[in-house]
Amino acid sequence: MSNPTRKEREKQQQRQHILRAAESVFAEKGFRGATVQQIAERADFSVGHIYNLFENKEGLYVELVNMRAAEHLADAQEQLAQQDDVLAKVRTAIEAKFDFFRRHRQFFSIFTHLTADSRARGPVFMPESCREQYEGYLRALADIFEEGIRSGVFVEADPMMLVFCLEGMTRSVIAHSLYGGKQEFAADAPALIQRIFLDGVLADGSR
Amino acid sequence: MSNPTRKEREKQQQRQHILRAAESVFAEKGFRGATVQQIAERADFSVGHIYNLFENKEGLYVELVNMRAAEHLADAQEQLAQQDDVLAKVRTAIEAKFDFFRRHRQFFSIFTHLTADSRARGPVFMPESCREQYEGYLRALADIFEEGIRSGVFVEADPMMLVFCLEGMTRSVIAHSLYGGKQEFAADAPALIQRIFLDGVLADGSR
Amino acid sequence: MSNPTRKEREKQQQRQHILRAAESVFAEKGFRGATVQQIAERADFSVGHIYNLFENKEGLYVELVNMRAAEHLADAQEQLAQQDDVLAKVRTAIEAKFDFFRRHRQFFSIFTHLTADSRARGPVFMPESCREQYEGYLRALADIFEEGIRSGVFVEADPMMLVFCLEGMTRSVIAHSLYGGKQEFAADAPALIQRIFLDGVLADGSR
Amino acid sequence: MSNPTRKEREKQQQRQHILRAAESVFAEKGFRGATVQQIAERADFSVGHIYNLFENKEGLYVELVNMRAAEHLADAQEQLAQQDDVLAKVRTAIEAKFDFFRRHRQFFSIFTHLTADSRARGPVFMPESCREQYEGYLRALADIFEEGIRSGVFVEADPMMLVFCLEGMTRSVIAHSLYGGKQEFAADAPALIQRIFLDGVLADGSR
DNA sequence: TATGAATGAGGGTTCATTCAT
DNA sequence: TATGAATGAACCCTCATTCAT
Repeated sequence: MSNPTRKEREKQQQRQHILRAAESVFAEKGFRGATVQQIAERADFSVGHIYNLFENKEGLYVELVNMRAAEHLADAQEQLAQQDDVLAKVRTAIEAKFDFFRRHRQFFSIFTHLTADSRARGPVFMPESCREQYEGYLRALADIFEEGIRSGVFVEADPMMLVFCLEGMTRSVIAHSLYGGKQEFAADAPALIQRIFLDGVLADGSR
Repeated sequence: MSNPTRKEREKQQQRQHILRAAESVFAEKGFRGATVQQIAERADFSVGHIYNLFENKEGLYVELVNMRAAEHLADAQEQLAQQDDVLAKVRTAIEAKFDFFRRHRQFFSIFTHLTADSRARGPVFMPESCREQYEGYLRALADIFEEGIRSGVFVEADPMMLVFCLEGMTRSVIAHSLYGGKQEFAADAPALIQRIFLDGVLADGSR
Repeated sequence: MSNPTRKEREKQQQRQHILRAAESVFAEKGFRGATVQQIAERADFSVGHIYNLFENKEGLYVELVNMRAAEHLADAQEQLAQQDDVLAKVRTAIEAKFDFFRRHRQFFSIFTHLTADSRARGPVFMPESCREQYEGYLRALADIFEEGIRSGVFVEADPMMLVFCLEGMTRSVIAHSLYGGKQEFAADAPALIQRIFLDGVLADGSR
Repeated sequence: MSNPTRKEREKQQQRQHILRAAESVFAEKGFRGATVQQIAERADFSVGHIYNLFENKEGLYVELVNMRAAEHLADAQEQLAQQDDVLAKVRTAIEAKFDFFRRHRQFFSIFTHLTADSRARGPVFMPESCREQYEGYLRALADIFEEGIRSGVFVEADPMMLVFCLEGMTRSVIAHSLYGGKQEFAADAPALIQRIFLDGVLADGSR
């Protein structure tokens, strides 16, 4: 009987369970507003057991953020790798982001606060490891734009600026899809963003 | 003798002074991270006096947010009113937003967290009165787009979606201008956003 | 009206009051066993106010220990300075110690645990500043013995060893006077210690 | 088949093993500072098993203290029984104490705190059973002094006072031998104590 | 028998808020 | 009016103890 493995596996499951509980509490209340007590209750464990499995509240938070960030970026990387065309890559990046937050709505709130300001230890702090991941992701996007500019697909502009524009658009639209709660997460939003971002809002006659 | 008036005026000046102190502390630490003590110190008043002039910490915060929101929206309304042309209005809205946050950098952090999620009482909560103002502003922008669409200047799309796209872009670019700290608040950023938003990122040859 | 002075004086009185309350609690329960809550209750203040006046539990403890140690050593130094004769100095040192702990019985328990083992952060830790004071005191005593040995008053021996012997005797006798609670702190104890320590326990006929 | 006996023997060995682990942890951290977890780790048993073999943390502590106290006193009694002469008995008592703590250095720290104050439930509490043993030992020493006084070997004095003096001297010197860590537990310390205690510190010419 | 996962009461500390001056 | 001393509820975290396996 693979006893140590079974124990270990169960422990990991509990950790995942608690991380999900924490995610929902952090999403609702933010890092400071969330209490370990609330997380414990939502996970249906005692406070003490949270501390058996995690260093402390901050460790729990950091692990959660890193996990989701890694997940998001792994998703994106994988899907981007399947595209050769620069345009297709941009479309894919947009789709991937919508996909991810469709699956992790609660994390969106955490993520938004996290990246609202990336200075150290502000209202919400971004773990260093997460910042690195996130900046890697932004740089990867910038590289795509740079290539596109060189090859004449995109207009001349600071590639990182284009990244910021695109990121801002998607984030804003996702936010309102999520909280507006109209139709279930506007299915056509990614397509709209692509259109706007690529072609602009001017009608053909106005150019 | 206009004594009560003088008293009242002085009181209002103190309130303004404290609101500015609170703004800088809230910007640095967030609502929960800021302490009334810190605000009092920065305003050079006693804690007790803060409570003489404001209901409580939350009241202070709500008033601050409402004040700046009103300011922002008044600015925008005024400038928009001076433009007839739909395109000029959009350009003006972009400029006005940059202008505003150039003058109120500290509020940007507060504002960003505030609008990250506009649900009730999240990590950072948006006062109801502020939400109304903000939504009024968004609707005003949407009206501009609607008019532009009707008159054939803009492509066919949900006007509110266009608003979200534009808002997201500006916010994201402002954030990175503010925190990136490269050149002093990239002067050409508004122009870039106008270009991208209006014309898209595709080079002419790619259309 | 010397307002700042009055405030300051009252604050110092409160600190003293709390230090005395802490002394009695620490004496009864030890550092770890004492709770800030208990100290607050005994001082008739709220827990919060303890933290207004002291850094934290440890700061309170350290300050208390340093204060009493300084007091003890100041007493001793002063009285020793008034004696020229080496023998008189030894007698004075003994008397001074008894005097001090007669006045500060509660501190005796703290002191004993403190000096039971002088290693770092053991069961009970001695603040660095206190250790320095205490070692200074021991060295002062050793100097007296050294002088006495040179001048032929005392037998040849490691002066510090003599200090340890004397200190041990007095501490032990004080402990039993204090806790035995027979007559009120055996008035003849110092005299007995002087006799034993100076002349030994052997009857004249036995030498 | 002596199965129950074998089981029982093994159980006793485990208890001894755990008691020794506990001794070292209690010596380092004190009763309150030591955790059952640390003891379990040092004993290489699980926490649960500690609770199978001992009532609880306090029971473990009490048993440890009683065991060592009994050992110490048994040693002393045995060695004292081999001496007829009153003086030899005193010398033997001193030697026995040094011997004991040379072999049980870790227990010295526990013992010192234990006897620092022998009132109920102080910082470190002395189990009732241990107090009885200890007081028996002190009374035995007092009896020796009483006999010596009657037979004219010792000066007239309260015998128990002499016991306290002697005990204090030895404890203090042992403490500094142990913690000072100069030469390995000053071999000549017992002889010095005998000399001082019996003859006093005055040089012959000074009497 | 032996384990260690799970619990929860309790301790140190912070901070919004009050109120006597 | 303006102060800041004083309060105590609430939070994070630890650890003795239990119990299912």
